[in-house]
Amino acid sequence: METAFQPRLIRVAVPVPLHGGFDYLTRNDMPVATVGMRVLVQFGRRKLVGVIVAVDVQSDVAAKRLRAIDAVLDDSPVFDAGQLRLLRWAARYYHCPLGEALATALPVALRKTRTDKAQSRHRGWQAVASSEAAATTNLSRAPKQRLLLDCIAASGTAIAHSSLLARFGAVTAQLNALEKRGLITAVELPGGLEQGVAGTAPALTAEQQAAMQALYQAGDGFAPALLEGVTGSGKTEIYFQRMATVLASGRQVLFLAPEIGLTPQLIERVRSRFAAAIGVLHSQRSEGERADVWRAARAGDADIVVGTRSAVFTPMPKLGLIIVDEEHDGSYKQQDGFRYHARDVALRRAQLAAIPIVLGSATPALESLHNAEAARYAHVRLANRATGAVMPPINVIDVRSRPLLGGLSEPLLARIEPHLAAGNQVMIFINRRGFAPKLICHDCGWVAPCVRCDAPLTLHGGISRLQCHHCGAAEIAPKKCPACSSEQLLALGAGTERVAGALRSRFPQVAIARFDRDSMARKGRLEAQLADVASGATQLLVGTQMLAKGHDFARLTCVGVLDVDGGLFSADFRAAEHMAQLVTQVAGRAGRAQRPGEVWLQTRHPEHPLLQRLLSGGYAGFAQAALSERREADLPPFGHLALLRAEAHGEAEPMNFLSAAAAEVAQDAHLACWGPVPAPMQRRAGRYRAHLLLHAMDRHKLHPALDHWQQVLPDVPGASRVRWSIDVDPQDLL
DNA sequence: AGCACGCCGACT
DNA sequence: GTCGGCGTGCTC
Repeated sequence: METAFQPRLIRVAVPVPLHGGFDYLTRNDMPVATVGMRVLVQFGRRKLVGVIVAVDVQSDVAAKRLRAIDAVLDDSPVFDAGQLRLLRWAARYYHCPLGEALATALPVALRKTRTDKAQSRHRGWQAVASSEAAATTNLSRAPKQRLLLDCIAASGTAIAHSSLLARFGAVTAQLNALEKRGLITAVELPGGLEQGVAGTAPALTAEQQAAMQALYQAGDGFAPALLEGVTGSGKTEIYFQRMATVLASGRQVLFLAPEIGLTPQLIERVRSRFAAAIGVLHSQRSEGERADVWRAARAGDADIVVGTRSAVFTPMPKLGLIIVDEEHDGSYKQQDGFRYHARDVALRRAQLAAIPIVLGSATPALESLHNAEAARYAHVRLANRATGAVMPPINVIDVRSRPLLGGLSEPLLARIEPHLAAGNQVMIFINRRGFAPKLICHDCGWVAPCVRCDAPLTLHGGISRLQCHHCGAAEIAPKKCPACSSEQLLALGAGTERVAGALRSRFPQVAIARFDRDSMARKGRLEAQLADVASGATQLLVGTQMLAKGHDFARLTCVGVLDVDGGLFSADFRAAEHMAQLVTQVAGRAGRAQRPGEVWLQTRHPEHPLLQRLLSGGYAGFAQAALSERREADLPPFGHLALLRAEAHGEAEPMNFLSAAAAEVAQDAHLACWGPVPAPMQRRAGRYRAHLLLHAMDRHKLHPALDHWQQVLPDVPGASRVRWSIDVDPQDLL
């Protein structure tokens, strides 16, 4: 019966772009290896960290070719059975090798060779329950100790020393004094977590109460709900009250937010509301901290995990609820490697775990609206702002045959003026950074091109420098036209820099701040500029999309959007949806109860039907019109797409490769190849690019064809010279 | 993806 | 004579 010393066959998923697992032997001088643990293996000539996906397998590989693993890196699995099931599904759905998907899901610190260290701990404080000292000690002459004690006692649990430091400043002496008095005791907390403090829930409006009712009616099993609430309608409060009931039952909550929406304000709101252990996962955190949060969540010590896209894979054994805030946001889609959509993975996760999920947005993705209309999701609406303010009216300015001053029309400038004169704030959006998108020769029409991309260079620093927004190349702008030697070189069009300059000369007495990637290069600059906006020192804001969400500007009463036409005539069928979402989101920034706002859009196509629907019917009206266009064209969410991208150094190679790929698609009336076509910008960073769209009305028809591609494409002639990838449910078609 | 092996041009 | 170009083949 003794089999414990027999080497066992295990299947390991390694992070390489190859499908299928690789089989290894365990060694009897090592701890027991089970599914979900990481192992170090020799793979070819290098050592890799892989994850055990099966044990005691039957191997097709000849016994003499099997190698033994080098080490078992964990003493408990990094992925539990539920996580592995979710990731197996995601790897298959997105056609990514399982090993790569698992590696992407893991915090970077755990992808490395180093053995998993023990959960780190840090210092925290807990109130001593019902101590006699608490009743007898008079702290009236030690107000800071009183404050700290009340805060710790109110939490009902332990609070991290570091979070008390962050909230109250220097507190170490007072905490030590409280400990000496026997009122609090020091405890060790799991690393990476913060302890929140119980806060009070504000009273709900009637509309919010109805929304809560609808969420509860959806039940505690798998129950997706789309919470469609205009900006300021109090979506966060709905999330919080739903979270409270789940936390009270001892279960964990996963809260996803877009990178730009996961602001310090949001984290502080969570922290000052729930007396719970909170793990925060966003890009600013160190890899060590992220691994700490992962371990704490896996151990069940984290009650709430708040994070961006990749946090959807955090192991949470007692998960009871998922929130996806701003569910329409494009940053939920990973754009390289394992191209998953975190909202869709979250839905699958909720389904596998049989728990509720709330997707929230003021401007839901058309996919989500469609699912809500088809009754796959409960559709919960908040139509009114909790503050009672009304949504500002949206108006257009027809700029055809009007002179533009730095991108701004005279009617728009005239609209801005009274708001500034009244001491209010005005925000101007333009989707281009830099001074101007082109440098053109007035005499011969030459346009300064990027040598590595099929795109003009953008002017920066007035007309002094040229920069490519696609490959990053930069050069000094010429003084004379290289083609005809003319000195009549003109900046064509306008970017944030030029708009800000034009506003500065028109309103010289007004303080203007520019918000774009260039002006935010220095760390802390964004915070400093936002503080000036909050204090009212800055009256005029010019910026790109980065201004659109996450921040409240109390005195903002007027918003101008300079370039909506790009959204109406793009090669990407989602461009109009993104434009409508941006316009609606920025409109939500303008106006408060006492200061009604207004929104002005500059356009050369005021009669465009989608724009008209947005103006007359708001986002909901726009969505109806856009959805019927999508239905007509068999586009998502009615038809389903997968994109095969290819790029290579030679011009013909991507198209040849994709033609061969198209020829591999089985004849099927329900499956169509759209393309191949060269990318709208064919050459980028010196590589030629082309696309092939695979279309099916039934999403299940797509996957056999994609599986087939995965098998045969590596062997089509010339494939080795082409870099290619499959993107299921592509978000950006350019 | 790495990383090796494998055959053809300009350098100590 | 070698160093090194990247073509192609493999990884349990």
